[in-house]
Amino acid sequence: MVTEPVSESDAVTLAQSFKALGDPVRLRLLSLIAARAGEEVCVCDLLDAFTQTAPTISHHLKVLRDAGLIIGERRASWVYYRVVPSALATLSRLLDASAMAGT
Amino acid sequence: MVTEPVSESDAVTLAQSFKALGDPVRLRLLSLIAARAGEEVCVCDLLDAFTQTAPTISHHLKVLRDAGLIIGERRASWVYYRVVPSALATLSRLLDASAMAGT
DNA sequence: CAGTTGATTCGACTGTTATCGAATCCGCAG
DNA sequence: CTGCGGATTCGATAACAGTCGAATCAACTG
Repeated sequence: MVTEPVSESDAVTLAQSFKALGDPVRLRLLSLIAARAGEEVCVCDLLDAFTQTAPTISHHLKVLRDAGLIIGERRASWVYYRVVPSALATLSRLLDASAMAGT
Repeated sequence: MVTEPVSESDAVTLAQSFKALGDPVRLRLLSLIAARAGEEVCVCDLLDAFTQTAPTISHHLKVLRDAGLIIGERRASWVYYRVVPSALATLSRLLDASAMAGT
C-alpha cells in the first residue's frame, strides 16, 4: 500500500481541477499559456489558435481560472494569463503516486 | 519555452483521459484501486466505499477503462481491476512539464 | 437444469456543459 | 464626453453526463 486513497471531500475539489482539463480546447489553452511562459500571452493571441469565438474561449479561460490552474491579469487594454505551477504540480504528483503504486 | 504546445489531435485523446478523472466518484475509484495494488480488488469491495448503486459504479469503471487508465480482468465470479501505470505517468508528466514551464 | 450472487447493459430522466450571438464592461485615444 | 477595440457576461439552445431501476449476462452451486 503505497498511496492513501483520497478522501471523499478532497476528491470533489481535485475532480474539479481534472474536469477543467477534460476538454480539448482548455487543454490546448493551458498548453499554449504554459509553453509561452515568460512572454506575454494575451487573449487575442490565444484566439488565433482556435476556430471558436471569443466568448467561448473566454468561458473556457474562466473554467481554468475557477479551477485555480491559471490566473489572469489586466494590463492596459489586454488581459495576460499565466499558469499556476503549484496547482499543476499537485495534480501531477497525485497521478505519479498512483502510477507508482500500480507497479 | 520549455514545453511544446500539445497538438490539436493529441488534445482530444488527452482531454478524454482528464475528463475521466474529472468526477469525484471516478477519482476515488482510481485511488482505491491504486492504493490496494498487489491485493485483489473486486467490484464488490469497491461498492462498499460508495453510496451509489452498482450500475452507477460499473458505468464509472467503464469510463476509466475506456480512457485506458485501468484494466479489468474476470476471474471466477469476480472482476478484478488494476491501474495502468504508463497511462497515469503520461498525464503526470504533461502536467509536470507545464508546471515547470510556468516557473 | 434451476437458482444464486456478482457485474454489466439498457432505457429513461435530470442536471450540467459547450457553444453561439447579442449586449455589456473596461481602458484608452481623440 | 464620445468612440473604439479587447474581453467578459448574459441568455438561449443543443448535446452530453450522472444516476437509477429493471433487465441481462456470466460463473458457480446444488
